[in-house]
Amino acid sequence: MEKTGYSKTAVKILEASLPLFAAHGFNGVAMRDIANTVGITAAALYNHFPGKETLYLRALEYAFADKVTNFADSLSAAEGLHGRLTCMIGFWVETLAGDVVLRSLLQREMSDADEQRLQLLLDRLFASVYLSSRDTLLALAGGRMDAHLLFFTILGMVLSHFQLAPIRRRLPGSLPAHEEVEVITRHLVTLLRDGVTTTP
Amino acid sequence: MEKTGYSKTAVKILEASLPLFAAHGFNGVAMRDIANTVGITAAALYNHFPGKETLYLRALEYAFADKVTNFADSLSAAEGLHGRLTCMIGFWVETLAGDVVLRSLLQREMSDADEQRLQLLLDRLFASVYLSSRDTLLALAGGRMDAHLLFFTILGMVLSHFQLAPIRRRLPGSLPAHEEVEVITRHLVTLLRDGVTTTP
DNA sequence: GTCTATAGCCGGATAGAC
DNA sequence: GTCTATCCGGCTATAGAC
Repeated sequence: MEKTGYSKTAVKILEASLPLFAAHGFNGVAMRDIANTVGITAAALYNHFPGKETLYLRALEYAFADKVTNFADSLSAAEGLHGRLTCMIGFWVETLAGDVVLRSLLQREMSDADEQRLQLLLDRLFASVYLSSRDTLLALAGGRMDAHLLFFTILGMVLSHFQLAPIRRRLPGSLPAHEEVEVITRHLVTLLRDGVTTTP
Repeated sequence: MEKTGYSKTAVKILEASLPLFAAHGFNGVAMRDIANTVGITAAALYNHFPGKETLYLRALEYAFADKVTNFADSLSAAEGLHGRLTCMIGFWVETLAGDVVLRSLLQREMSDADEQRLQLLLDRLFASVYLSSRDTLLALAGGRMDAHLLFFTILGMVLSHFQLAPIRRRLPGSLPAHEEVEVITRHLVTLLRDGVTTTP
């Protein structure tokens, strides 16, 4: 129930365009494709958005809206090393695992984003989560490790798991269990807690 | 000094196209762009490659050729937990840090690769490194952690560091030192060894 | 606000001279 | 093996009727 200021058709256009942009990228989607999905003609799109570039930017904004609600609260409520790590890992796993569109857009933007779109990602997703996590990470590992790098290492561990999944699946040792979010979360939390060492 | 079977011009075309494809993606590069970079016309490209799709595939093959020489030897020569982790992390850091083109292509392929191109990445880069690493990881952490997942977690930690760098740089706490490969390698090895815990 | 029609451009690919 | 010239299809965007 958000106040976006978009007309009903404009929202339909944004929601229709997002899976297309996610799957094929900006250059891989034609205005006709979006229009067909909505059920109108390409010309009608220009009544709602001035051009393709703007439509893409609005779609990105729309996709990344309201993704970080109450992360800060959950994190400050979590107790102990294990609880806080699980909270941080869990946030990213849940944000990324369920939403293929968000994940693909994010992945594409990491290759292609210009200054403006990077700023959008920062404002809508990364900045607030980073600021919430940083103090926790400093407290947990500040003595031994760089908290700034650590935040991105944690994010990267989760993100890359999804990115690399198509490659991982094709290598020996892959199991159906490796797709489950609980298994992945537990794997990452265990690694962050104690490292790989068999004998501590 | 490799035997590729390509004429001198064909090699020039491949080498000219790679930075373009890396920077702008398949759809973002015109045959005319490649031709201009080489210094010939677009029509002349078709004397060397039957079409754009094939040219892209050959360019990918070319980019990923000979990237894993003697990793297996280095790994088996490494001694101790620390030495082996450093070897594995170091391989990926070195492979990815120095080569922006390879990194961008890899990143784009992880979004867009079809069956054929995924197989190419597996054959040229991932399969052999994975097989060399797996036994080591099993021996190091087999009792506590899933070696299959662990391989991709390690790869992902390195890869995502470069991917996320544009975002990381814009957040408070970023330092010039965070760009240095030694700093990154040490950070990751420390984390993998012992986890984040301040008090072991 | 949507349609049809179309302008104007660009991209991949081909023909044929040299 | 490279060139010039060109075809043809697809793309964004606009004009104007309804």
